Amino acid sequence: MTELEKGPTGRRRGRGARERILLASQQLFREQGINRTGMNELCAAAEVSKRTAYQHFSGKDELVAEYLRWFDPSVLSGVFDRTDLTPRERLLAAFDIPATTPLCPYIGAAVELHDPEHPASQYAREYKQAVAARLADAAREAGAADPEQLGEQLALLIDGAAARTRVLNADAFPTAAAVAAVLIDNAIPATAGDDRRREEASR
Amino acid sequence: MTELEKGPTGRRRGRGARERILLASQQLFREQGINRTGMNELCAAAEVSKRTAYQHFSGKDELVAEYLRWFDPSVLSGVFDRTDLTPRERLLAAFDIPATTPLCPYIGAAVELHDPEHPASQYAREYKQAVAARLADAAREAGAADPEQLGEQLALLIDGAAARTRVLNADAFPTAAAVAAVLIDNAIPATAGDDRRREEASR
DNA sequence: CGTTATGTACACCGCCCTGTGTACTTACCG
DNA sequence: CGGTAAGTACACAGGGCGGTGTACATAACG
Repeated sequence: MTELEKGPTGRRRGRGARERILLASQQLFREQGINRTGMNELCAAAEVSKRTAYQHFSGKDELVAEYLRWFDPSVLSGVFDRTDLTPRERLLAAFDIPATTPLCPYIGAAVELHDPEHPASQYAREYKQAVAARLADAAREAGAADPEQLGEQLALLIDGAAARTRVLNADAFPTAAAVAAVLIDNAIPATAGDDRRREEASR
Repeated sequence: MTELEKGPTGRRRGRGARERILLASQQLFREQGINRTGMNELCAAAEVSKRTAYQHFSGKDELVAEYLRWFDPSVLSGVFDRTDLTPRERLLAAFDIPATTPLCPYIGAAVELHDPEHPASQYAREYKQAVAARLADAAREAGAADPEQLGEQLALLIDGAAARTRVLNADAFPTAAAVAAVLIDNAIPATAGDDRRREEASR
């Protein structure tokens, strides 16, 4: 709509039918869920003909998988590539994104599709493992005694906050961040020059 | 089938059409998800005519809500009413149930229905709050400094383990239990006569 | 006995869903 | 110019869904 200047009935010039589809997926899948969003509705929102959509994606299943692959960069790299933060701050920064980010579509997809073999479910699994691995990397960098364990624990906290936020309709990430702070302080042998304040569960 | 002795075409004598429906719901909703389980299939599994099902429940929505209400006792009271355990052990016992219990249908329902106003979603919310409250009770009994906070934190760990187990297809409750142990030891002023072993929660 | 409550069996409605078939239109590029 | 790639518009098939209507069968009770 913004800069795409379409001919009376002809194809859009703004270039990127595929992108508009994925963009609409992000919005609708989040707002309504995957199963409750039909292809008709989705194509209408993307301002794309249904025929075109099925030329870009073999079916809804593939579209869902691709839709998941699109969040990757914004969430994962956006947090971990901040060199301005100390390792400890970087670990805690993972609990600050939730307001911006759309409440973990990976869990939602895995639950809605309900098939561990579905491409999207497989990717969700890989993604979650990748996040845990990157958390473990940061934990190692921060000098944690058992980085893998801390990474897994922090990943669990993030997932718990996402799930609980969804069910309770109330932000659970502050609670998760408080727990994370305790875990981090307990796992790092007090060598860091960080501001380790001694409250056990500050919010 | 076991003891219900049905007439050739007549109604079952085993008494409890409603119960058979709810029982079949437990099985099918868990195995296939709510949205992917149709009423036809469900009634067939329950060995109940569709007409009867709609005389017991006004619709699928109500059935789903009632289905959630049926797990309550087994999960909630089964764990917290064990007087043979110390308060600390009782807090940790909440992380032992997962193999038996069906991986938190409350989260699944909230995600699948995707409508916070749906009766089942509302009940899921109430249930999650009730669990947190009972955890807080046990935490208070155990002498925690801030029981409400500890209860909320433990509840978050449980939800995180449930979600993560679902996505990764691997039991995440041990990890959650380890975190819980750290939190509990950190929150209780070391007055209890419990077996507080000094592993990672050193200080 | 007859009545009433409960249940079966099964066809059927209307709706929405994913996905395709057909015919037409436009931009681009050699 | 002509061809090709990309897209539109729209109908429609095929299937599953939630839910209902109809006619019949049985058990329990007075």
